[in-house]
Amino acid sequence: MAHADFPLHRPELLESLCRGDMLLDQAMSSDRRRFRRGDEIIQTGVASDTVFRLVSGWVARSRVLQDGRRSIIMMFLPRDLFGVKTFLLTEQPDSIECLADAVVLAIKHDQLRQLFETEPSVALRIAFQLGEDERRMHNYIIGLGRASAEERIATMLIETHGRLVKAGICANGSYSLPLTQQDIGDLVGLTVVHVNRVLRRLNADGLVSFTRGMVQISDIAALYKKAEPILDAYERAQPEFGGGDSAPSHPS
Amino acid sequence: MAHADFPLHRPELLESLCRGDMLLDQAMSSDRRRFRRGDEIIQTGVASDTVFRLVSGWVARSRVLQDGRRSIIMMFLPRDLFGVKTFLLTEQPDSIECLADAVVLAIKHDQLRQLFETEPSVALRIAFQLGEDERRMHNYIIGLGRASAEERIATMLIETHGRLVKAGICANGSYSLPLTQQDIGDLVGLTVVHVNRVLRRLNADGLVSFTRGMVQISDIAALYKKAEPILDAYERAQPEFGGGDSAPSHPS
DNA sequence: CGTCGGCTTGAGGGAAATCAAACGATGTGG
DNA sequence: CCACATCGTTTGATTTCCCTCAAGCCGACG
Repeated sequence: MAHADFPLHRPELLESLCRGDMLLDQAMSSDRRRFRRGDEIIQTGVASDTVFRLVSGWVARSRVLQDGRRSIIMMFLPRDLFGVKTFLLTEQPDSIECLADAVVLAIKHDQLRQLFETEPSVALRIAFQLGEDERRMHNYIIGLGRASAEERIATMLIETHGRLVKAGICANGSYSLPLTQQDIGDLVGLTVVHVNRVLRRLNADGLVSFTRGMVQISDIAALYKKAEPILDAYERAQPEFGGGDSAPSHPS
Repeated sequence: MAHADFPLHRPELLESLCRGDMLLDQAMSSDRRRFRRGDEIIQTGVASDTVFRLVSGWVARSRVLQDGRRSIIMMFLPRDLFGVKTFLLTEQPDSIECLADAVVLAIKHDQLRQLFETEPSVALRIAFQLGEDERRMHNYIIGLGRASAEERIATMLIETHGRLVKAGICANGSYSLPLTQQDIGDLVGLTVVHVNRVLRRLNADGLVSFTRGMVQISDIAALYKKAEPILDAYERAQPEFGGGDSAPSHPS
């Protein structure tokens, strides 16, 4: 794994971070599990003693209210750790749900605790994950609280793109996003109907096409412009417009 | 400080948690600072090497977008730690702002790191803070994404009440909330005008009165009922209706 | 071939935003 | 002490963004 996977954060920690990442991978490699769309990896209200790492597929933290309203709190992408919160909370307020067939690695709490007591770099890797999750959540809160439907969807598409590029999964502005429009609505706080209309409009305007779980960003500059007010400094610093094929350049 | 301050989380950690809390207090007690409404304790885009603990007053994490839209990401209440994220991120995406005159304790990164390398209980206390922040943010995301204006405001009032009761600052359903209605709007993702209307309606219906920075919950059961769908299991488990004056009873 | 889940589109309604203005407190300077 | 400015609250009128309801469509699958 390249150093570039953890960009822009306190550079003096980078080496340790990568080491922790690797050690964690090793320690988890023996417990590999598969899930299918719809599976609950961690259930609401049930205690869990396991921490996971996504290898491939799509997994999200979500909650369904009594009256059926559903909310996707955050998406996990390959290489992300999830379920770390189970360390502190006995009862999980929300569930971790599989949105598209996924492969994950798993490790038990006690084993993990042992590991990071002897290996500070593993603790750092976990702290880094928590920090990233937190940063992203701050952005979601701002988006949900203050952004229009169009801004939310544009932001979601740009943010996902950026994360996938970092993870080395996406190249030329096109990526697989195997969510239903309902899922997207639950993620950005809109109804399916409205998600569809916005998506359709973006498509008509030649910015993005989204069909059959595939996103194709045609005009990333224009899409980026819509998302920009909602992005934070870290997301602005790295829009590798189109991925590895051309030299990344900083906007603004 | 009582054990009851960290309720409901993995009980086997409680003792260590309290110890960490106390040690942290000791270590920070030498650097005490004051801020006034409007001060920026941590500025957007500026590196910080300090972690804070709120003693009294009101402090929030907030961000202002280029076009002036403002968003309050989360509120800190007395005893909370904040600025922990500066450990990992060099550049702060948002600012920590003082909303009502506050007293805080401060500690430098290197000193804190030293402390929790020798004292695991301090690391635990910090992890606990991060976990609590995260849990609360999940709830905000759900509220912002899926709740009506009334639900958001009711939830905010109930949540704040619950936290203040836990901190021992609030007794009989009445507490000081020295925010402007604009602040509240930025916190729950509404405009001032609409916040005012909802507040007014809740008041007319005899649920809450909010005047001059004082909240008086008159009908906590009814208010709770409005907030309930948005609360998580932890917040539901501890509505000490009205505090010490009457026997606390569980709703529903 | 029929059913089902997800997408698409239209029509209409409603919750919250926007625009606008008045009001009340608080503070400040003449 | 009063005139005046400022800041926050309150209320009304109007607009708009998004939701709700409803129905048709398409592709996947048994």
